Amino acid sequence: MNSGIRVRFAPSPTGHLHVGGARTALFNWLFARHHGGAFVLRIEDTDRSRSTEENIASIVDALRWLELDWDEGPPAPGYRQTERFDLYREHAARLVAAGRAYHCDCPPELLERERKAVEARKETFRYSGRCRDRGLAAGALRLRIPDTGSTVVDDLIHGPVTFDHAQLDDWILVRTDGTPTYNFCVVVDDVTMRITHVIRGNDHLSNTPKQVLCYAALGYAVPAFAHVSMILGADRARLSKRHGATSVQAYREQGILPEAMVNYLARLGWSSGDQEIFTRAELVERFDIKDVSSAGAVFDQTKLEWLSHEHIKAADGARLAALVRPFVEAAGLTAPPPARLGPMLDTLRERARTLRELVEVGRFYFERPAGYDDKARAKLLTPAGAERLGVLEARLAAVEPFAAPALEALYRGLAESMSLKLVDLAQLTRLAVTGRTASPPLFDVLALLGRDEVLERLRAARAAASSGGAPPAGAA
RNA sequence: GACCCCGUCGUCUAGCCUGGCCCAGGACGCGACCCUUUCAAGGUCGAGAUCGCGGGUUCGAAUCCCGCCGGGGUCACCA
Repeated sequence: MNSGIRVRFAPSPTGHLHVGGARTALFNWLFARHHGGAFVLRIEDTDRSRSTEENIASIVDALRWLELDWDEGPPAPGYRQTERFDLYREHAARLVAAGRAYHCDCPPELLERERKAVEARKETFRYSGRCRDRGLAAGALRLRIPDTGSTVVDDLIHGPVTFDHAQLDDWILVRTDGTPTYNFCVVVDDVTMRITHVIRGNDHLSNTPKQVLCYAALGYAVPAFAHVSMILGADRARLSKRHGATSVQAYREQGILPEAMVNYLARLGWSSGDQEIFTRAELVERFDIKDVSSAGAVFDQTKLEWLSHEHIKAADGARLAALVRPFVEAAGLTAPPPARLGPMLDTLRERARTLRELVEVGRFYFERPAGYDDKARAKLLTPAGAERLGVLEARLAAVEPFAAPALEALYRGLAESMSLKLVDLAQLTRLAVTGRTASPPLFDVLALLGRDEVLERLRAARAAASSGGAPPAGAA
């Protein structure tokens, strides 16, 4: 557990945890766990106006839901940028003392004018360097960038990426008001937290040479970088709200299993042979940053749901019961105790892709049918149907034991003696008991519901049939 | 606009470094059939990619080289 490898996830708490952020966090976590390193959580809250406590809580909550545990970070102190200003100030002073940074008093209006002029000529804006050698003692602080040469970012995913210094300019480290800028904070934080591998979104690749030059100016070793591609919407543009749900929280509310979310996010842009379904342990074992794709990936809700389905099918019964309970309650229903809920879920799991669907498809376990499927009611809840229900009630009242095999034998025998097909009696019963034409295997459902409840529902259906198929009286 | 990244079935991807096993493999989705008390699940089969485009190198290129096109990202005293 002490490989010396240290990675971090550094979200800014300006909103909920986005799936792109979650994937970045996951890759960092997997990298740390695979190599026996440390995973650090740091909150980039220098933007006080947009950072809120609620957002921090929400991000922490989402990470916990995904079970991406951190070895260092909140609630311990010192992992928020707003708590680290002394560090930034100290490093800024060091750069000034070493002559690697200088103060600049160019008024924003001047800079803006220069920028406009340059844009008019369709060129890239670079700070003129007007204050470079003026030896000012106050004002914004800029990093002195070499005029010539280039910086190579050796990216673990993209390979070496070269940036010409002529493209870079003397960027601002500290603003006139004394507050440090994002790029400077990141460098100082990463060095002081002894981060060895910076795994982050592709959108930071262009800023990396600036940061690398800052490490060098500070005399620190440069960490390894890995820039993960972005998650895209169906139109191949960066995934955003207009594409639909983007926050991890939203998927949680949909009833996607956390392990499915983790599995999906990992497979989005990473692969290991032809394997699609991974447990958390397999992911940790197989993960290699070199297998992460450099191309952007379109988020596919359908495949996420398929994976959720697979994980629901494979989930431990007790765990699944615990996960689904809140969803049963959210639907205004009451779940039976674990001993009964477990077997019910076993009949439901291969029929639902999400926890929400699990409740929907098994609704009849938690309440009596509030009505009957229209078409089926017209077809089955007829005078003839009522008669058959009467026969079924009588036989069901006496069958022993009230278990699936005995029930099936009863139905098969009855169908034969009435010269009907099994399906005729089964669908009638299914409609009476669940209100629908589709359900888990009927005899399992009957056994799980219990004799009294089944007889009650058959009687209600018979009453509905006699009265022309109206909804059952006194339904749930 | 400049710079940087990316470009294999609709989607996620394998293969690309170390050319031939690839007239391109797997998965999701889609279609058909089988199984079946319903719905699912499961099984089998199938449609679906001239490997962004154009040149070149080579006996041979998805794989190597050059050019182009398309998409995305970054260019702030925002993060």
